Amino acid sequence: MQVVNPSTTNAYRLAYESIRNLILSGELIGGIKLVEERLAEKIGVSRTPIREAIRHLEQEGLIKNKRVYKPTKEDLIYSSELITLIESHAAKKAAENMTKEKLSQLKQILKESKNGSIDEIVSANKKFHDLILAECNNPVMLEEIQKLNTVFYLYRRLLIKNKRPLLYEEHEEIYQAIASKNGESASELMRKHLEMDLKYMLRYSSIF
Amino acid sequence: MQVVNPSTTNAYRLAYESIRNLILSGELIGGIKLVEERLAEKIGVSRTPIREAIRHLEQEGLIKNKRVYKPTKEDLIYSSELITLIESHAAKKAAENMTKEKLSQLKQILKESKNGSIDEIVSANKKFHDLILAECNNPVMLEEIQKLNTVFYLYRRLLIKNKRPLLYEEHEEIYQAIASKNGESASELMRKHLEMDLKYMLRYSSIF
DNA sequence: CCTCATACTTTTGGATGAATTTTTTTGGGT
DNA sequence: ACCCAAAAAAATTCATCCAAAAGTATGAGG
Repeated sequence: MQVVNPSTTNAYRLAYESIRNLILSGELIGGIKLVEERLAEKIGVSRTPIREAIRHLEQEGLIKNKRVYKPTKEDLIYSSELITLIESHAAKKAAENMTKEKLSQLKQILKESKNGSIDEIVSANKKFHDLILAECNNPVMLEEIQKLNTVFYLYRRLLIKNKRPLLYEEHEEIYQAIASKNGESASELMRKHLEMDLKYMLRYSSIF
Repeated sequence: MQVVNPSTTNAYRLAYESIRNLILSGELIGGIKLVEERLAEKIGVSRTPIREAIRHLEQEGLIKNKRVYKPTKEDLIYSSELITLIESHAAKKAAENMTKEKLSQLKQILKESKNGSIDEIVSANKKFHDLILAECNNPVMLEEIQKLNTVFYLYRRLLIKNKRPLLYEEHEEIYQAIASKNGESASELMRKHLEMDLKYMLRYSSIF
């Protein structure tokens, strides 16, 4: 039997994950040029797997033209629109189908997100959204959302760091709508919530 | 100045496009195993660019596990759901914002799709949807839709070949809703239309 | 006749060198 | 000082090579 162990040593996978981490951790900052040989040496593999990893990351949207992707304001707006479409669909589904167990989990997570360190709040908020998203029951959508979110990842932190107003309150409202099985309302609240997120993200990121 | 010519000789690009065409044209049928060396010889490049092309196609969803991707019934259902979400959004936008010129273009295309060869109808129908989709005004969504549609491509033809009932009539209704600026109705009609498409696609493809 | 072990073949993964392309530097001319 | 062209350096692309892994056939033992 073959156990699919994702951490199996494999130069391509190693390269892919390493470069990805370097970008997401902020070590490789947006706009910087990626040189195959440099990376190959750093990661300790040859150029071949690096190239394959770069092609993959390019497709994933984290690299563009051999440079670390640096989204423009427009990019964020466009991605946000698709995220919103999917998440508000998920919120509706959640209101219609969420089990009692999941609902109480959601409430628990909401509580956790009320206070704690930045990392704890970021993590709880992510869980909140992920739990709702899971109600899509659609792996294709989930994969797509995950990809879209990798680009957003660095910007999401900004919201917590800058204490974006009403973040908790909006989550609370969404939870209430889902708990009371009001699909239309949940969907609409989620849409507004994500639109606010975007608005504040653009405001907090001084780059634009 | 640099003119980006997509047909620039470039082994990787050549490999990518060649393999993609082989799959979409049906020459490489779903499930078949892709052997790097075989392809390399056929296309006339070495294995390295083939490998990169395969990674790309894998990401694009046309290849999985070194085999030409063969969607299951579930895969089609899941993809269709996301396509539906985006296209009904587009239909709403179209109803709200479409210019007079675009509207008359849409009408023209509708007329063209009424009769002609299979290829002509397939092409006109694609144009109909594309014109509506363009009203998203969102490159991220458009790119995503395009990717989702590559997988659907082979199945779409089935609808025309088997003369799926009411196809023209539904397009007509959608056009009417858009022309009369009724966003909700356009969106809803599009959703139902695509659900019918899926239903017939599953029925016509004997594989499932 | 089936089963499993072993040898053989095919295919993949990764490294590397050579050719080509792109980018940067340098230096002459205005 | 600025612009452009030529030269130099750097990086990318691709082919080829070898080792490891996967897959397949063969045949001995039950």
